[in-house]
Order: sequence, then C-alpha cells, then structure tokens
Amino acid sequence: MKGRSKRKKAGRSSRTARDTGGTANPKRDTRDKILAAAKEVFAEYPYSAASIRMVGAAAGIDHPLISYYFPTKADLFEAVLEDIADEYYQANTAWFEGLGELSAYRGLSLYIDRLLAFTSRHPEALRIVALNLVQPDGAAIIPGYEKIQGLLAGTRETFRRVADLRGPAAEVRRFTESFNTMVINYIGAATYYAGILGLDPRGPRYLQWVKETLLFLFLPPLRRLIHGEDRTGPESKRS
Amino acid sequence: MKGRSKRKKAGRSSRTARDTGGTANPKRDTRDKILAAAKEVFAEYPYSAASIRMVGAAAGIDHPLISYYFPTKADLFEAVLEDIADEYYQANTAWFEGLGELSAYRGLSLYIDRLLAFTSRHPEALRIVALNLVQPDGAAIIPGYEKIQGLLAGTRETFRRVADLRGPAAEVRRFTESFNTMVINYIGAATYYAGILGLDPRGPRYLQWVKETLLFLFLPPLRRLIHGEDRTGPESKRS
DNA sequence: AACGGTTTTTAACGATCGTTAAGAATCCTT
DNA sequence: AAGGATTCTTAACGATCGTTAAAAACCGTT
Repeated sequence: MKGRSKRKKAGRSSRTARDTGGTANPKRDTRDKILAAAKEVFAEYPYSAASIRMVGAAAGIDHPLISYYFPTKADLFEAVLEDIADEYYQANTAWFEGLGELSAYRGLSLYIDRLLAFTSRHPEALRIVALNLVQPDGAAIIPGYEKIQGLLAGTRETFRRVADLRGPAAEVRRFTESFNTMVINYIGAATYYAGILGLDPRGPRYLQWVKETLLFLFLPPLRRLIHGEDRTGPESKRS
Repeated sequence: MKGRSKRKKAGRSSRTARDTGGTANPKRDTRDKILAAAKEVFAEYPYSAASIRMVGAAAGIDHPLISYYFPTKADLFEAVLEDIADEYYQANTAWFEGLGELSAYRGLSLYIDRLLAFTSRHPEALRIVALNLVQPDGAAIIPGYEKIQGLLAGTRETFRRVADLRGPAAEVRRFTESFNTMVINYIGAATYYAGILGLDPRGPRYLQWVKETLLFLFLPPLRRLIHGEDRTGPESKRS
C-alpha cells in the first residue's frame, strides 16, 4: 500500500455523506450503503464468486470507490460478517424473551415461530454461513472463517439458560449444535431443501415443514434435557 | 460451436489411451484421469472457484486438453456429479446389508459406523454437495443443481424399506431428510463443525462426536417410526 | 513409408477480476 | 473567493479465467 492507507484513514472520518438524490431518499453514508449492498451480494454468492463490481452495482456506485472505504475485498467481507453476527445475536436474544415460563412444547414452538418470522425476511446471515461453510483443507480462502464459525455461538448459552437445560453437558452441546445446523441449512440453503420437497422456499408450506421438522427432532430431546434425564441408552431396554 | 463438436465426438471414441509413462503406472484413459482430478478439485472449491487450470494441474495435463473430452466446465462438473451420485448410491446400499434383523439401536449404530468408515475416506460426494448447496434465487449458476439435490435421494427409500418404517409418511420424510442434512453437514462440512468443537475434522474424536450426535437425535424417532407410533403430540401430555 | 484419424500441445483470445493512481468534483473553513 | 481536505470518477494495470484454433505429435492401417 503506497499512499493508499493515508487516504483511507481520511475516508473513515465522520464527515456527513452527501444527499444521494431524490426527495424521498434520506441522506445515507456511503460506507453504510456499500456495507448493505455487500451483505446482499455475499448472501447470494460464495465469497469467491461475489465480485466487487456486483457490490458496486448494487450500491449504485463505481466499484473502485469501494476500495476507498474497504481496502480489500476481504476487509469488506469481514465487515459484513461482523455486521450480521451482531444483527443475528440481537434478534436471537429477543426470540427467547418470555419463553422461560412456558412448557417445552410451547416454548420451542414459539421460539421457532419467531426465528422463522425473522430469518425468512432477513435470511442474509444464514445464507452467508451456508454459502461459505466449506473451505479447502490446506488453504484459508475464506477471510474471517472463524467469524462464520462463531456466528451462532451466542445462541448456545442463551438456549441452555432460558430452557434451563440440565442434562449432561455433552448432550446439551449436541442439542444446541445440531439445532443450529438445521437452522443454517433449512433457512440458509432453503432453495436446496425446498427443491427436494417440491415446495416454494419462500412459501408458508415450506416454513411449516421446517417448523414441524424442528419440533419432530428437537422437542423430545428438549424434554429429556429439561428434566436432566439420562442419555438414550443402548439396546438393552429393547432386546 | 464452430468445428468443435465435430472434433469432440471423435475424441469420445473407444480408442485405447496411451501409456502414461513409468513402469509402475498402469495404462489409464485420459478422460478418466481428468474426471478423477476434477472430483478432487470440485470437492475442495465451490463450482465457480474451482478452475479448469486446477483440474489440469491435478490431472497432470495441459488444461485446454480438458475441453477436448468435456466441451465445457459445466459438462465436466455434471459428469463428476453423475459419477459421485452413482458411487454414493452403491456404497449406501451396501451399508444397509444385514440391518433388517437388528434392533433399532444396533441397526442405526452399525449403519452410522459403515457410513462414517466410507465417507471419512471418500468425502468427495458430500463435500461437493456441501460446497454447492446454495445458489442465487434468480440465477442458475451451478450446473446440474437438480443432480446435487437428488444425490442422496436413493437413501430415502432404502432407509424406509430396510428399517421397515411405519409411521406417517410425513414423519418418515422428516426423518430421512433431516438425517441426510446432518450427514451432508457433518461430513461434507467437517472443517466447519469440527472447528467449532475444537476437534480435528479427520480425527477419531470428531467421528465419535458425529456418531453420538446422530444417535442422540435419530434413535428416538427411529424407534417411534418402527412401531408406527403417533407423532409427537402437543403439550397436553405434559401440562 | 504414406496416409488418415486421434490425441495432445501451444499460443492466444476476449472476458472478468481486484486493485491502483491520478484527476475531478465536492465540501468545509477561513 | 481561496485553499485544503475529503470523496468520487475514470482509466488502466496485471492477473486469472474458460475457451478456441492451429500445429504438432502420436497411433493404427494399408
């Protein structure tokens, strides 16, 4: 970076952005505009396929301007990751409100309803996770991969606390991790699974299927964990 | 395609491939060599990031030669998809052998052992699925996407038949679909989940975690479905 | 050896990419 | 209005990409 970093720092000042035109358009900061556009683009394409030119087009700016606010594509991607992690954590915390006094069924059902209501309208975080789940064994080609891995981490502890899960720690972990896995997939990769089911990924029937499948899988273990029951035993009970 | 298709057809003849050199190397068909190299590369990178030059390097040939056997990158990708679908179906069928006479626990446990034994050594199919799960809503950028969606379809019916699942069809579907979802993720995206758990994605402890998590989640519903029990009811039983 | 068919190699194209640097435009302070 | 700082635009670079086409190499038959 020759004289670039000098100019970059200046670009991050708190100077007010100019009006973007039109009487109905509020004044918006260019950086925020780029960030929002990047979130949309990174929610459609895996990191390497999403291009700076796409982001520029979505933001309504010339693409070299992006490097003024975010020095590299990787910087932009990581900024988006931080943004969506924060957003998801905030939303997720709200979904747990008031669930502590409900039964396992009502609590889980309501939590899923809230989760689906939010993520079906704001699927970006989960799509970005699903799009960037895998990277080559020996090469770190996805910047901020640990951030992707940590994106749903905050839900874990909240789940354990609100639901007052008392089972063995290993089983609580299985429960929360696999629940998150399903959420990443059924929301983040909705087109894939809805396609297999022959449903519209944005339609109510698909969402209903997701809800019922999550309940089918997670309500029974939730009940066990709430009461601190022993893990599923070996065959000895049935043979 | 100007004069290309004419030459291409000729390239697909049954003419024997030449010896690739070295006394220990068996004669190999160039097409097969390309296909094998492509499988490796497509199992490391999502479609758009995997390049023809990478495949050429992995196959030990000059990359324009690939277009002689596979006219386009998309053709190559779809050929790989057909290859891995066939491979997975064959392997999966073998995992079910002899399970019908076992108890739910023993049967599921043995099936998972076999699945993990195979897929941990041949993770390509599941990695390719996990790497190409999501595509933009309005654009088909992943060739043969329906093939990816259908890759694990064959396991569904075999599971139902061998395990003699008698529950409601909707629940059987939930069971088999979500089981496949977990398999795609925990094997195909092992680096992601093992990283979250702080485990080595190729180590025995991670595989043990996967097995126990699959049993934790799927053994109880399996038992219910084998006996055709009613679905998990609403809270009325517990309130 | 000649010839025709097949396979491989080489050079190059047009396209897209992320990034750089210079100049223009805009903004703010004096 | 002048001047400096900030933001944006334009042109272009070097790199990589999938693909094409021609030439070279190889193979099999006569």
